[in-house]
Amino acid sequence: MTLLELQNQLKLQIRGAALARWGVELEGINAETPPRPDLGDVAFPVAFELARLIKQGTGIKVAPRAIAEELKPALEAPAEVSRVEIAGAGYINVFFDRAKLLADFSVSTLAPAETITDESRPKMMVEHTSINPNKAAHIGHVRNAVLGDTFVRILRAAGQRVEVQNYIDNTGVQVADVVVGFMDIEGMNLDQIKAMDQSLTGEQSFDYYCWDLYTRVGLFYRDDNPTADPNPEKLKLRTEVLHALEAGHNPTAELADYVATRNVECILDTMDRLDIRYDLLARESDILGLHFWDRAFELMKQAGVIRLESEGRSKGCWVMPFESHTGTEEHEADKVIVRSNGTVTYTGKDIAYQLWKLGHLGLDFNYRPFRTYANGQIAWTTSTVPNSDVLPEVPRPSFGGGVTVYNVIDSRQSYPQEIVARGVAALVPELGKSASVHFGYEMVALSVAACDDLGIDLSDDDRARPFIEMSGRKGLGVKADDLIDRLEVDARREVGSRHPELSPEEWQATAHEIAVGALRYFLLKFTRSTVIIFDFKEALSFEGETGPYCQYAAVRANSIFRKLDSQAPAAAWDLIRNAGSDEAIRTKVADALQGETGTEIWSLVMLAEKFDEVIAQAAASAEPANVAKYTFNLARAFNLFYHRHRIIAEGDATKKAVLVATADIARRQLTAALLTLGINVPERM
RNA sequence: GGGCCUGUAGCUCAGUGGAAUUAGAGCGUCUGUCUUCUAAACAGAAUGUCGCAGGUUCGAGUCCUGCCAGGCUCACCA
Repeated sequence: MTLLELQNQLKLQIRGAALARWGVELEGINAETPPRPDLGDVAFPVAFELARLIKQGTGIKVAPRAIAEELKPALEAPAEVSRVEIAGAGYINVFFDRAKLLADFSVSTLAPAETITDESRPKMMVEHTSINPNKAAHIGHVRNAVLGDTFVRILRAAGQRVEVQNYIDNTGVQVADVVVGFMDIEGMNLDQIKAMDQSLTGEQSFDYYCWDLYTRVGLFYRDDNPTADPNPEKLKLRTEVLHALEAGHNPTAELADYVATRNVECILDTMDRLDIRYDLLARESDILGLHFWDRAFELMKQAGVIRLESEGRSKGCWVMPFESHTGTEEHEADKVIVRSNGTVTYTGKDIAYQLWKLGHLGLDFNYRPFRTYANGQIAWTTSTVPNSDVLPEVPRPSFGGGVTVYNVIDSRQSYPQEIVARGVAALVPELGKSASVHFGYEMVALSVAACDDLGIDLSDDDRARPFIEMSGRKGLGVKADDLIDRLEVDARREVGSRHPELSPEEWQATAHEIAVGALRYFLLKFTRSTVIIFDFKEALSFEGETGPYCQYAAVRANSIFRKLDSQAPAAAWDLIRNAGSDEAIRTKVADALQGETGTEIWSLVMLAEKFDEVIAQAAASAEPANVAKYTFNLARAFNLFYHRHRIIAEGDATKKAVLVATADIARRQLTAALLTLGINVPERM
């Protein structure tokens, strides 16, 4: 029996008792952890709520304490419960049979988070990263990818089947701008770009080249004056490129496709460094090429979701009524979906794509493999070329048709996301708005100090602001690969001085794990609604509340088991399990878990066993920071345990068995928690 | 002006309506702990008008209302 199962059983007991005794149907029952472990293992404040419900139902006033007393027998029933105490005004504190439960935990080992592929299971869909493929990724993009990837891991740990998508906007303005840069600033054709790409060394990759070029394009439009308005003549170049991209099958589109694809490859390389991988790259050019929008347009017209305006400021446009902004009557807030010139807006395309994700468009993409990762996983890409033309066709999973779609997009996009969700809900009422979830989060910004550090000039106005927004257009940002490189250099220096016996390859591998741990944890410890004001000192730290701190705790735990006699762990668990049948052993195990010291050891076991519950809650609330905080607390509790108890040297066999079992549970759960955050535990550090 | 979000220690942040004397971490500051299973660690000290004012109830940092301060957003751009 796991802790979660036991808690659910206790809740069932309470629900049953409340129904039998007072005829009250309890909805959700809250289980709490008492403020101190000596007060009990789990507490239920349910008597207070029952008092209110009983009064509502019957008018009779019953004291919470009396209710708690009446619930007590039901909670004492399970074999895992040793006793129940009523405390304070009506708290029900439950104490577990620690010896029995510890034995149970040995068999309830956490199932490894396997990827579920059973196609009959409902599918969750998570779209994240979705970086415009015209430049290198910066730290803000990494927050998106790490949040999305971690949420995917959380859903999988919670037993869900998940498909991961990365949307590639390869026909938008941003790609067009870089194409303008190549053609009109650099004067390059496709062959010259390819040659340049080939000549790039490890120092500068294609996405870095584009990063710089992109900022030059911004200046080029403004005739090299950063504060001036763009020159309309030069903006025409962008418009021409955009038209060429939309039309397809021309040299400009071919050039743009090369540029976008190379940037996608670079960005995927960056994300792969952080153990972030994708099932499908959905490309905008294929959404256009396969006429997804035309189908969606028909559906929307048929359903009466949009209407053609015959007068007013939106005359000639197809709009979707959207009445949430009722502040001023002069501007109705209807959202234009099709412009008066007949072209579709971004929102319109997004509705079509969202319909496909939910399996309600009635059209599908074609697919081909894009890359194979080192672990054998294949990232597919959408295509306009029929699958049957790609012979022999590789077996592929079925894409799309999600039950719930999570779009990981920063909260600046919450307005358009709301419109997409409403549009889809209006078209397919049986789905409802809950099928489309905007997984929003605040941006990563730069502090004034960080800008100084990066050598960025700021205006006095900017200096007065609480933070500086990053901007790809202005080249303002911390590039992801730069930061990872810097973390790896720092970690490698540290590992090198601590473990001179290791080989350079081992240094590098360990430094890499530590760098990933530091970066991922740094981005995950903040809740989604917090703006991260990027600070080099904090991001580069390996001490305190950091990923490496958590990794270190697991490394220390593993080191105990490396040095322990090889038979010891199995022997320890045998002894703990025998406590079930042998009364003498049982008493000794129970003793080891009693008193101040025993309770402290037991509290680590309890915390470790809460992992399932934390995962369930993080999946329901879509808040990866919960798992990060939990992981840190577990690591902290383990470090304290490690400091207080000498496990290998422990002389008493029973005590030693309890310590070994506790350390085993802690390291197993800590490793699982870290893995859910996408952080691996190195051999040594 | 409308919508969404934020305001908790010197700094950066956690905190599902719950505790009988104490609102928590990390960083920073001060003081201790390596001949030990790894000191990337552990222990202790100092630091708080939980933005302000009302309300709801057995109980409010948490819920409601109003106010103050800050951020994002509200195109036929993408």
